[in-house]
Amino acid sequence: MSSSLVVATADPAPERKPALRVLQKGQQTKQAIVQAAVTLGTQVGLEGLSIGALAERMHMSKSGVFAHFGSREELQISVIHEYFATFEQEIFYPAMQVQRGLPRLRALFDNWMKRVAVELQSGCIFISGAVEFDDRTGPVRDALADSVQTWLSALYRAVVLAKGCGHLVADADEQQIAFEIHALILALHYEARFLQKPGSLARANRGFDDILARYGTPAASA
Amino acid sequence: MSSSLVVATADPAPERKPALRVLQKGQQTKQAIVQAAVTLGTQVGLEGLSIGALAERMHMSKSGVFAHFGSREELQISVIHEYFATFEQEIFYPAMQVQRGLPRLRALFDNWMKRVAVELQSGCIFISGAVEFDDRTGPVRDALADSVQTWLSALYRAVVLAKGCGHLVADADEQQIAFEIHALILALHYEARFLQKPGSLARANRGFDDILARYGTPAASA
DNA sequence: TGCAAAATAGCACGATCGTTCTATTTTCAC
DNA sequence: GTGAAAATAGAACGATCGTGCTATTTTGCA
Repeated sequence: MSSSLVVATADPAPERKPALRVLQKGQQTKQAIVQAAVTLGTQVGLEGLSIGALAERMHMSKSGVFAHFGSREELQISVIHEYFATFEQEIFYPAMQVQRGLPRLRALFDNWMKRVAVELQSGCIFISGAVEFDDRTGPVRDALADSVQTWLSALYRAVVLAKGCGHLVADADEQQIAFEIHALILALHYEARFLQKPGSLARANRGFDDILARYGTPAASA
Repeated sequence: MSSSLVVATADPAPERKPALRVLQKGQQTKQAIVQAAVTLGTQVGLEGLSIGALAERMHMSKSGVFAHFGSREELQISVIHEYFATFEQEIFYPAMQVQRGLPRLRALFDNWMKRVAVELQSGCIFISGAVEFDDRTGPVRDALADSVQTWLSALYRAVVLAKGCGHLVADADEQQIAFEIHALILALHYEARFLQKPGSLARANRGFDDILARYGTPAASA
């Protein structure tokens, strides 16, 4: 993104100063707006997110907020990317520090559960967004589907790795396992957040333990 | 609702004819409106359902449609009740014809899966509604939560019955089993409808078979 | 067949939405 | 400090929403 010398000299437009000037204030408030939009979006969904409500929360004018994005769709996409980034930060990266195989898979799930426990009060954009955009097309849907797909692929890779380490039995179906883990999270969201049924958190955890009990090898002592 | 004699004489207002007249045409078009509203609602959600769009589809005026319900909330509640009724008709009642225990539980799941396969093109109000109303209050949320709760209770009862018949092992946790079955359906919706991932239907079916393999008793030969 | 009541249409209202246009203010390199 | 560019505000637009009010049409019993 920034200025490697080689790339700079190769550029057709040789670095006009005003166009490339680094503008602190603008990007700074834009980032603040996106943060607020994520908070608001987790509560009301990407479709419920309105520029007016966002402006009020930011103590800004509608047009002041709007100018940073140029369209509502661009705002929604920014929210998706920001939400995905915190997802990586809180769940994925910490789990990558744990040793490969079953421990990492378990860390991935535990971090995910920790985040879901918070989202039971606020909401999850990946879940509400899936419902809002499941029969629509366009850049917002694409951004959302890409983010979710990336995350689920990371989960799938962790399962594959666990099997590769010999922590899961040889005939374990990695796609099936990833599917069932995803299923547990979705049911937890539904039953705890919407139906407010107690015991859901424990059931999701127990479901995960059952999966490991079914597919785990005796080498699960490391 | 209708005229038990005892109740009629106990009524303070003794049956004025015009008030109690049976009006065919009105209820008939109202029913047609609700049907169209369910079709529209499965696509755009209960919140996306607008009286204007519904009127256009019915070739009626907005106020003509509106007059049948008195408020949008009442329309949404009517949609929920109608949707629940078809749910009963297609899934619950047919399964009740099957003998108790594991066969009935399997019929319940199979019928559910059959319906979901259709909903992969249209959508499910119980799933989209849960996302739209999970942090709201009011009569619409209550109607929705009641319907879902009723349906999930029916599923739970089928599991309890299966265990009572000796078709499931004695230490089987019925709530856990119901939770995991629900989870499979939700993941199927998510991965097939939103992500359009192939093989999801088979994974949901396999997940159910795995549950039965885990908790089923040898008495599963009947 | 007439007539009250029900069903429907037409219109208008206030509110909210995303967006555009034009000031005005603020920022920041020189 | 000055001045250009960026950031923000303010007002207005067309559209859509739910809803209320007032005709007008349609229904269905007498």
